[in-house]
Amino acid sequence: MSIRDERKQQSRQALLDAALYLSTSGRSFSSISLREVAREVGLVPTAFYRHFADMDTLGQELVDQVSVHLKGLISQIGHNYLQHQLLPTEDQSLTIVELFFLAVDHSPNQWIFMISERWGGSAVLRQTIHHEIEDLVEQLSNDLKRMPSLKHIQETQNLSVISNILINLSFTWAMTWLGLKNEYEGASLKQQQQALIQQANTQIRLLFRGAANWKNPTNA
Amino acid sequence: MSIRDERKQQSRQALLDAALYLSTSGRSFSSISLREVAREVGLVPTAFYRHFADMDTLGQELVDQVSVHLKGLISQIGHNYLQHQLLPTEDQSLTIVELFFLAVDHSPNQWIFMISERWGGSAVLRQTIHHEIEDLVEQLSNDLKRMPSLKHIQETQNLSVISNILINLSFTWAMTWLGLKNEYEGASLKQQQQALIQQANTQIRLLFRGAANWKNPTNA
DNA sequence: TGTACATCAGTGAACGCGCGTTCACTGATGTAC
DNA sequence: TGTACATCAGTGAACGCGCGTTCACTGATGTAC
Repeated sequence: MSIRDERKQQSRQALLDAALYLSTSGRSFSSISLREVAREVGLVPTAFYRHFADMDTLGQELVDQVSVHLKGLISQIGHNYLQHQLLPTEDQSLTIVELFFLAVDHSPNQWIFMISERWGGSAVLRQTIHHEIEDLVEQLSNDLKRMPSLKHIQETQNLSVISNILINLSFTWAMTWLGLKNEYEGASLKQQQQALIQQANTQIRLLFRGAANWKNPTNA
Repeated sequence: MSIRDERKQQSRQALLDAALYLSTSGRSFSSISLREVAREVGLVPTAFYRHFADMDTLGQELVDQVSVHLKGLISQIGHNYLQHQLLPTEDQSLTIVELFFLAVDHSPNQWIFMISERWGGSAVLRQTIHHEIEDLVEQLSNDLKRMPSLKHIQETQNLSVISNILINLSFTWAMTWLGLKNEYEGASLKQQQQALIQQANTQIRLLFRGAANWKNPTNA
């Protein structure tokens, strides 16, 4: 790539990064302005148009980048999950939930963006994110298929139901987790975090208990 | 109440209604303006200040009203649930999920507002909604306590874990349900709606299967 | 390698617009007597 | 009941501001020869 192209790419990425940062620092994508994004990068507003037609176009590209990032993180967690080759005992579930929160802390803005723009003010973003989440559910569903503890539920439909629950619950966990940092601090924060870890852990175990007894009802 | 007070209340409520309408018709609360709200009601912008100090203050009042409304709807559904006095069989679960979607269709804007502003662009609204959802989880938790099929899980903590899952999943169902109307129509819409009903139904059964086997593990 | 021209990311001035907020006002309703 | 004054929801003009977008431009980088 030529020097000029390289620099252009840098500016383009800087605009995307600035938009992600601005739209996840307490405000939303639809409430930040083209001028703010350019200003954050140190560019004149009109330079924005050298890279994107408008904010919606930038937004779609941002969803794409964030999606790739999150899919990578989730598949990594899923991979760890598989290594155990067991139905999660309490200990292993804790580890997985904690791994998840590590991933959330690693890229908080990506999680915030994806989750809060999912039902946010831009129709274009909602649509794009909707499809990415469908992808994500399918990806996780495929990972779950390889879990020996779920081998009695090989119907794709039922696996994606479980995957769907996990993705949706994990989004709530992520936002709750990040919200704790604003509401508590110090020892009190640690305590709240442990409570959330335990609650998420319980939810996972409840879910897998249901899955384990899916074709083997002991009740009803 | 005097004539003057009555008229003032009407204007005040009209402003709240207009804000709800505008912030759930494809946009978000933080992207609508004070002037738009006043214009929608047929008032001059400055008249707004006779009722609210600013849009955030109106937003908090709106969250309060919407919360009361949704709590009523959910408790009504919960009441229906209790009438059966049984662990939901497939048929009963279907009925409950369908009842839920009827409630969503009855007040779509209230659901959209609560769910999309939960992680939306206004910090004040996020905070207010957070507390209302905690209330809602506790309310549902109390309803669940009266369910005979869950009488073996009387620890408040575990019941609120189940209630928490139900509330969070139901929010996703509601938004997905309302989104279908924009993406499909006619017979295709009915088909997608049935698929969603069935999926939500499966998720509930999975969850209650897990709860039923909570102290009675057949696996792990 | 050097020169002459083309490309194009970024600049800076300018525009019209809707915004939140202020202020002095109007006139219907409420209150005191 | 009638009158004189007080209250206050709603009005309309005005303000300064940040917005998205246009346009002609500059000057560094790329390309052809």
